[in-house]
Amino acid sequence: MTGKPDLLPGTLDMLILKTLTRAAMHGYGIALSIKRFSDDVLTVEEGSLYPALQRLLVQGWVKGEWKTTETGRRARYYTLTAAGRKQLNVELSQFEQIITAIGRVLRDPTEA
Amino acid sequence: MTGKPDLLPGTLDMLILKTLTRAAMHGYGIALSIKRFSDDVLTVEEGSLYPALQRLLVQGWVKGEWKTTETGRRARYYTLTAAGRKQLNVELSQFEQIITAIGRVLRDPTEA
DNA sequence: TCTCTATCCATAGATAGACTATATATAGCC
DNA sequence: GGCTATATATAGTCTATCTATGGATAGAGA
Repeated sequence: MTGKPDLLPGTLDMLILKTLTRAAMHGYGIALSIKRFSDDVLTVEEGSLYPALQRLLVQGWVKGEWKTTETGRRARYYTLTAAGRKQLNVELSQFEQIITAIGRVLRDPTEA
Repeated sequence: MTGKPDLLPGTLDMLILKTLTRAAMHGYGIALSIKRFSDDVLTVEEGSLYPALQRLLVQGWVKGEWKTTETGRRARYYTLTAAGRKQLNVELSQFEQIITAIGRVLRDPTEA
């Protein structure tokens, strides 16, 4: 059962960075947020999420702090850095450009 | 220089199938068509194209015939099968669903 | 008390799909 | 004769995703 991916490969970093513009969050919260904002269409698996967060940390696009949640658990809260905000804008515009280009290929010239 | 991919991973099969709804084409022509329709934003590398066409052949979504081009070269012309047309519709609707979902995540609730 | 679900983190290994690089061959132009 | 464009194809690499697994704790319900 090699099911289809739960999201479009190449878009995860962008989704995480965007999510962190709303609020500082821990990993689990980021995954829930993406799932809910997307009406359950996009699911971020743990095996994708934590490696992605490591990448973002290494590249300096987010920073992480260990804190305690409201319910008394330990969790690592991530916040966007200035570089991360910049990177998000780069990825957003690249994404838009590619989606627009795909749209041109998919648009059937026979209609309209 | 590990540059970003020239297209969104996971969309190549869909782009090829869509391109073949316009006309039967050989591989090189498919790559040119996608490049031109996308205003040079999307580039299909040979190392991506030919393996993709093999996959599509194996799955029965396209069939191929060796013919001679107008300029006297040998080339393999691909046409969509009925199953391929069906598959294209499946991929189109999945793609639209995912893009819509990503749009919801990217949309900033503070605006509008 | 016991068990189950939800919350939280993280890594190892498999897989898929794209990439680079290379090989082959020919038509047409300068 | 050499360069570019046309045309196909494979080998090997890389990256990002997936599945599977491991750990730990809070809170609810039986």
